[in-house]
Amino acid sequence: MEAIEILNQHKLRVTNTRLLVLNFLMAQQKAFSHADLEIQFSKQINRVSIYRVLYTFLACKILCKFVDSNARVLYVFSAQSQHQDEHPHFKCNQCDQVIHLPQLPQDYIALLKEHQVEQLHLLVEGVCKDCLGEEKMK
Amino acid sequence: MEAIEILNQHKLRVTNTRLLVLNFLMAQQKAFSHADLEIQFSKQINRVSIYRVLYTFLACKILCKFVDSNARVLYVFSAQSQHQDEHPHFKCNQCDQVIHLPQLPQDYIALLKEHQVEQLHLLVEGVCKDCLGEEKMK
DNA sequence: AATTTAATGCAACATCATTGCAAATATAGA
DNA sequence: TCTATATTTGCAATGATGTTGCATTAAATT
Repeated sequence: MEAIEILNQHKLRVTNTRLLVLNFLMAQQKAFSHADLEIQFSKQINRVSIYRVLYTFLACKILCKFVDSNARVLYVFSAQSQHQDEHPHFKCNQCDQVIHLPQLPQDYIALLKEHQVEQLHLLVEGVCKDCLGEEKMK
Repeated sequence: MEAIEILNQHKLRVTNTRLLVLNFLMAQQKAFSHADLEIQFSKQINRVSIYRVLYTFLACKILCKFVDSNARVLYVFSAQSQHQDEHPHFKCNQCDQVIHLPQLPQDYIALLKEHQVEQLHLLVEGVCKDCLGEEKMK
């Protein structure tokens, strides 16, 4: 799907800023921080606008947001409506690729049955299949 | 165990600053951000010193550090050496109590077998047993 | 008590995030 | 296609958060 279609689908105005950011994020399965995007678009978009575009996309669930182990907030495109709620992510430490993971098994959550679970944030970091493959090639 | 013993055990100098912070954190099973502690000790300890005390305690594993869903870095006392490595936490949204959880089951991690898992960060948020109990009392 | 070594406070700075407002731009309707 | 309206953007200012260097103070060792 095209970026412009996605904006229309969510009844968002089609602006240059939004197209730039969305096309960029759609082009790769990587997660970016605000700082990353700020550098990427330093000549074209104001920092504050980037914050606002991210905020808007997040509200529409065009993007997923998660926090890495260094408390960096990362944004990644999520082929929309596919991932409704908060879900686990795998992030490759080498290529920064992000993979959306299935929910945790119920029997683990059942361990917590005395408590009422509201949210569950899981981030797995490591080396992805592709990068492992490349290492073997060498 | 007393705060002073813990400091000795880790060959850390026993200073007023460290005793204040450690006693405070040991007295309750809650997680605090740097900002929380800064407010708590605003009259007694310099902000920078709080950063440095936290850094030192973390290196000794006297504290656990984790990041919540709002990218706030939280510190919680951990009866030491009990929790060697990174492990999941449950944080109560009502009383802020933090409970240290067991590691994830291997069969979930096995799901990721194509990838090489290096770190795994899990934070569960919800309402703890105690707070649920109190609600029923009303 | 004197010496050595480490910790603290302070000031300055760097980074990251938010807000209000005026100017620019996208959309809807004539 | 032009105009009116509502939204988005850029800019400036501010606030929050985190880091560093250095002089001073305090803890441990002898």
